Amino acid sequence: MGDAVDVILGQWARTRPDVDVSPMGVIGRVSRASRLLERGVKECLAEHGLEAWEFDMLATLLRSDAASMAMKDLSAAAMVSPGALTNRMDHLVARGLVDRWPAPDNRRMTLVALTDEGRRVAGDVLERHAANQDRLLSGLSRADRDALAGLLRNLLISLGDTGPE
Amino acid sequence: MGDAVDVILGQWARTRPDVDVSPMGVIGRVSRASRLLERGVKECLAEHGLEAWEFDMLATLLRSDAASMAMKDLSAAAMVSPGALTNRMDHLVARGLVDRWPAPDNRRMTLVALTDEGRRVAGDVLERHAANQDRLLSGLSRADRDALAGLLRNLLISLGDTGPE
DNA sequence: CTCAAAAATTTCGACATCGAACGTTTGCAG
DNA sequence: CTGCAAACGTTCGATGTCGAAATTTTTGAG
Repeated sequence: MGDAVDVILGQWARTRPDVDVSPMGVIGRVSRASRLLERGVKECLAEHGLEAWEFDMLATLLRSDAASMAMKDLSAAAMVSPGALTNRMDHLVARGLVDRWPAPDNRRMTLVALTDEGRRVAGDVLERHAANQDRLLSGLSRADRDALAGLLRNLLISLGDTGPE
Repeated sequence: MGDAVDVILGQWARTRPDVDVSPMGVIGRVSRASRLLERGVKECLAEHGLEAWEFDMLATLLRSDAASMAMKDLSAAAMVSPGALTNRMDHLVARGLVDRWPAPDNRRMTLVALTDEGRRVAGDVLERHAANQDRLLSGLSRADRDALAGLLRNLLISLGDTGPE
């Protein structure tokens, strides 16, 4: 039994047997899995009136635990360009889910934080979101999930994705 | 030694110990790995004057082996909306890498195929691209790559990504 | 003290995407 | 035949993203 990537690898083997496309067996699957999982995540969040990127922002702020975050740090944490982040915050401030104000001690910086409403929404949706993620992985055993997470951790580390330090 | 996702899971454990966010250990890593790998792929392709989506199209046509493809099939194979595909083909036709003409037997359909130039470019870049993908995975042993590909295959199949049938 | 360089954010323009509406073409039911 | 619904591709409008230039504030050298 094969997946869509097996089909693609078969095509390459037939048309260009001289090229070693085996890395695509990993990278192609990571990419496809990411897109399909994101689709499943979006559907669930849409039922709660949130775009995926909106929840990303709320969740990042919710788990940060700090009273507020600088735009610069949010930008890095969410892997989003500074320009896009300004856009997102404009939107969330307008929706009343986030507060934004200049940092008192360094006025180059802008701080953001969840409003009470934002914290409530994020908390509510978080549980549904986690349950949905669990459902999306229901095809894998616990052991498989752990193994998969472990291998991906090694890959991420080798790519330099080790977080803040 | 941990990666960025370990940091995130730690934050959740601290702020919301009541929610089981373990699925994020898998899904978050798939998503992050996908973005980082795509970045690495983009860099390599940019050196050859191609956007990632341009190469996606050329490669899909190159490996299809058929003399031509219908837009409908390309759209499905590349996981791109029909509207976006029209856009992409406009661009590639203008660049002289792709030919496009109405199907003789069914005028609802439009057929596309690589030009000689398109085939040459795709073939040249393919080898560099494959080598670059191999480099991106150099942090994993062969055995790890196989294990990773196998687990992702199971995940993809459980998500219904089994290709054309 | 002053001015240039650096840091952080916002603004702006180009671009790509999606989904829905639309126009053809085809196939099928009656 | 005739007309209606489905299949395909393109167009259109709204949206989000990135990168670069511009803006404001801070820092540091001399």
